[in-house]
Amino acid sequence: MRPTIKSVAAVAGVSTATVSYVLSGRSGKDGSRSGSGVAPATVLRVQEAALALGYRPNQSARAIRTGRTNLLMLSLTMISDPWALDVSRAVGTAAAQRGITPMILADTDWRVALKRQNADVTFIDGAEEPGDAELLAQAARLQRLVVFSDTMEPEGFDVVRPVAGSSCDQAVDHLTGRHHRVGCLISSTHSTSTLDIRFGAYTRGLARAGLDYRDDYVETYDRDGLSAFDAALRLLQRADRPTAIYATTDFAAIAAIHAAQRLQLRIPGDVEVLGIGNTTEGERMTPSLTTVGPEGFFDGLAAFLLDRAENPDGPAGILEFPWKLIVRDSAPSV
Amino acid sequence: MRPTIKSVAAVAGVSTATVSYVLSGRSGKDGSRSGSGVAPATVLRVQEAALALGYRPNQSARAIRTGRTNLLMLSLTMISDPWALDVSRAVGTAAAQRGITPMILADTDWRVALKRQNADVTFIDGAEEPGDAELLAQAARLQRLVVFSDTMEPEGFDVVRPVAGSSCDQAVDHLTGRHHRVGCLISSTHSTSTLDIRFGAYTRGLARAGLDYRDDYVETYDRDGLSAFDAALRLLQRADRPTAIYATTDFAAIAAIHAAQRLQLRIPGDVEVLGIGNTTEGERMTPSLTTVGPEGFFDGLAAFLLDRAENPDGPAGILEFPWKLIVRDSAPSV
DNA sequence: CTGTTAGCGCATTCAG
DNA sequence: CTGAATGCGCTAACAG
Repeated sequence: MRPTIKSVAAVAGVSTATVSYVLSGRSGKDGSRSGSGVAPATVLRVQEAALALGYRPNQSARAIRTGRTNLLMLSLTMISDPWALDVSRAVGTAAAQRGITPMILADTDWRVALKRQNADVTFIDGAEEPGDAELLAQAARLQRLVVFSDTMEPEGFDVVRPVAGSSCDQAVDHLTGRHHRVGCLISSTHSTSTLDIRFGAYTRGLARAGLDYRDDYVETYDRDGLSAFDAALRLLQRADRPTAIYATTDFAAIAAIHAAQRLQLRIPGDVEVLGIGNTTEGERMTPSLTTVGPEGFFDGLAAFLLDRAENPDGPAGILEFPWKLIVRDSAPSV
Repeated sequence: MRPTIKSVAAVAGVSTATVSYVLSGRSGKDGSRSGSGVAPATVLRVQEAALALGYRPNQSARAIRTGRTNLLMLSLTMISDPWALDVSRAVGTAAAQRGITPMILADTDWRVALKRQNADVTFIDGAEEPGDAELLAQAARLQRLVVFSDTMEPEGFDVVRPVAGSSCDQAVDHLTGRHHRVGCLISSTHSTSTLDIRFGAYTRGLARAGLDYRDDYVETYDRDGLSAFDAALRLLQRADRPTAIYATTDFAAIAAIHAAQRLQLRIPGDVEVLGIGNTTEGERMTPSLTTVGPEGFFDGLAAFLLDRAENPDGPAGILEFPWKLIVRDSAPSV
């Protein structure tokens, strides 16, 4: 049988209340709050008893009393995406110091995350469908929610969103400036509104540069890791292959670079590649990835999530990150 | 205020017990177990009340009563490793149908997973240090544990392990058969005992082939994704670069292929590459990866974990998977 | 056959 | 330092 606070109390010869005080640290000389203060000898006896029995507080029981689980849930639709990895890493680092454990719900519809509501705060990456807002608003009445979305407004839940500004347009101009054959990789899972920001910049940019829009220069990829690679291969194996590729995520851009290298094409000599998201993998790969995105985003997001986890009752807000074009080696300036 | 079973009962005009019966499905005509059976009209009223209030059962309260959380925890030391992604995907698929939610504890020491024991079963990938067994055995008294380990024996916790046999030796022979310059990529985080199986095969294989062991043909990589890429670059940028690379994980082998392609080397023409783990990413990439590993491992592991989650009280056992050499395009047969 | 009462499980925390 | 109440849902035993 698993040891409970009661067995510890019995062994130490004290009440369960005392055990609770000792084990949750409200025992020391400073005795934060009124009234507490357990004799050092008792503290020792309790600690020994707990150790001897191998006692661990039952998290469920604790949660039922305190209303806090010290869990932070990340619902990430594609865990192999470097963007998701960055989120995970940043949150993991920030949470470690605060006694909060981040858990990842991977590759699942976020709707299931809403049912299983046992985290102090839940982060949802990418909900854009029209009907989603209502679902989220309803779920937000029962749990703290932070939603990454290009288009939504807070409704009980917090919203984290990019401020694209003209960054995507600049990015496309960056490519059309020296290239007439500019291909595009778009995600099949992004909603139309997200695509409006990312893909719309592509079509508008072509028009601005006086280039024709060509269906066959646009390839679609989906969640699957190899799907983006294959999409890029299709683009690059054409006789009149694009000499520049605009990808709507860093993930796809990185896959495109690998695909190009597999075909023995040089980056940026033979093909230039540009992504969106400013992930660390893109920053640190060789060649480094030219991208559109915010700076300091992941740490900022992590801090925001931890704040929400610790103050679950504050008002819902918006966390905005301005995007800009970040020029690196895969599509350099000159 | 969050709706509880009590508020639902009040709205529906019944007792909390009835609500519980209805919502946990013990209401229908079959009424598994004695006594139960709620009138259809009542069922409807309760369901409507629950819906109207947006009621969700409190998972903590439920867990405290039933002793089950319906959570399955995966402690994965490197989430970007395709091996970990395969584990996650397989478990996610298998768990979805059974009302169990898999959660990932990423990039953390598994010791923290043991403290936060709120899952029906916890999977730990890679614990090999001598002192670990004792820690795990102790933790296993409080929670169901499944440990992936080359070397450990069950001690209250289950063990999942490969049976390497001569597969790694065959793999090295496969390379030394046509190559005199065979490099090696080894993980800095694997324990010495794991390395004995994987790395020992390399040194023994060189000896068998009459080749000298060279320090400078062995490069080390660590957890970091780019680290393996850089290690491979170092190997491949030598004047007398290896013409074959034996990597101790698929992860490193894939990075090596990317590194080679970046240097415009052909796989397998200029460099042959071989990994360990038999991941789906290796299988499906271009060129497909020659590797050492089990077949059907991930689904087998997933089934094993779900079984443990559902029968937490069974005896601890061993799940073994025989490894074999799987020849594909990155290091073909002829 | 239908529904209720009452107690349980664990840790927390206020009032003494 | 302790007694006792508290939070939420489950379920055995019982009553209509």
